[in-house]
Amino acid sequence: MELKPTKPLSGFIELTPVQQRCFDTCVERMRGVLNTAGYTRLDLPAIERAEVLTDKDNWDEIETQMFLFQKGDTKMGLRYDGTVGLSRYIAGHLNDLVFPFRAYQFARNYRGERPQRGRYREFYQMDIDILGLESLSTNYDAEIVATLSRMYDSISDIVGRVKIKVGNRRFWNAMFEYLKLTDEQSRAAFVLIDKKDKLKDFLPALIDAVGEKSANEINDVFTNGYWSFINKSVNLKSAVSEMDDFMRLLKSMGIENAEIDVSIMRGHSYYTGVVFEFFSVDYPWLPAVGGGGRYENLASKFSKTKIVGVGASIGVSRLLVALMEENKIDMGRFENPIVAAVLPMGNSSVPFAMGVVNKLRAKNITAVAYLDAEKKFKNQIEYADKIKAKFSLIIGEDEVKSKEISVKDMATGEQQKLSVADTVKLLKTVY
RNA sequence: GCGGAUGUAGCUCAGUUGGUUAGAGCGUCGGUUUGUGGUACCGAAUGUCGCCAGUUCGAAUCUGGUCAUCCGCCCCA
Repeated sequence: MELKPTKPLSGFIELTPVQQRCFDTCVERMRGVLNTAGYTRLDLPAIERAEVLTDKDNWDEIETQMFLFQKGDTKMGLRYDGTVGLSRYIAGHLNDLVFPFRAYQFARNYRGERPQRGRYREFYQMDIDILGLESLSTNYDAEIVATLSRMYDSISDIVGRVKIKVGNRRFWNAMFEYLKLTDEQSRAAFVLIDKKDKLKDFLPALIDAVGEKSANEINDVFTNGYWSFINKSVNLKSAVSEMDDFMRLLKSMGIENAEIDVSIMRGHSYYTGVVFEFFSVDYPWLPAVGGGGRYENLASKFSKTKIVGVGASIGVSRLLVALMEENKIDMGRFENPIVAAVLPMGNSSVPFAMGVVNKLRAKNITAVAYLDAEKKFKNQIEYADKIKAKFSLIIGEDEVKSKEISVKDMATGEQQKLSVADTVKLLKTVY
């Protein structure tokens, strides 16, 4: 009989037990930061109506980018980020929520693109958002970045440090308006600026798109700094001060690893103001490990109430899985936390052994029993060794009779006979 | 959708200019006397050499196709 494949589909992730514990540890710490910062967890559906996921009605075109399918007449798809579902949720629960509303989602997201290093088809994202009705101060932009930064800090001993690059869509909108670019030119310039770092011939391409005069002015932003444009127009002045205020606030919250980089644009078209990306300092080959920005109108298709938000997400899978695959994380600390392996020698010892296991667990001591009790003792102690148990509790006929357990310290090999109560006491004091 | 690379044991890979029964390490299982692991020694199992066709006396090896995986691009809503 032909065997079926054991590998998951390309772009899907499976972790080993030790990797999973590492992953869970990071997630737990980040959630701790969010809890302290007053965020509520939302767990939204993985599948949304296709019309919720996209405005385009070109089914074939978007099918290559998203996981889409159809049941009966309902077209649906797997979510590709947390923001779209959140907007729908907020719009549908306006009466149930208090604004400004802080929410986070830790969930799997799906993209139909070709997988490559650091890009998966199924991956975890930690999305955090602050939403307001009608308006939301840009002060929240800084707060969300600060929170995100603290989340990274909480796991920096595992994944290294990050730096933050901050851009602003308003700045460019004001810039394009000042340069009197057409919509088409603006879009072209937007894309080029977004890819600036990848392009060798940025300026020539830009000249091609918007003309020499405008191209040179745009390029001046990068050579002379965005500040030199502060007095060119009212909107430019406002955008530049917004960026400065933002940086000042970040500093006041102790965030020192952020810098303005106006070439940061981000792909999602729904951003309208500040945009930011987080990059790994220690592993610069990683793509952005998190990012986000402000969006003013994302929920407009769900509600007539204006919902304004600033949101961000951490690519948890990207951050962790890539590093684990490259062996950049010391996994020793995520080893199995089992304290006691209880080894009954023969089925006649099992009842007593089970009783011991129960007592240990009741005292919050992690214990497992090897219940193939008729197997050779060698197998049992090997098992205890493999799961890296701190102690083996050996229970044979003698021990059952005397009610004393042979307690073996697996690291030193030392062994002593103790009553059940003394065993509990020992394990309790050591761990 | 485009380009490059790679498909050999559960995993990582080696297989010389095509030449007998296809190899290693790790892992797994068994053993090195009966209630003691980590290191050591001995032994065992496991492969349609990705799939299909072609060239040849003979193909893991060469050719064509196909599929899959990885890397990069496009894209990133």
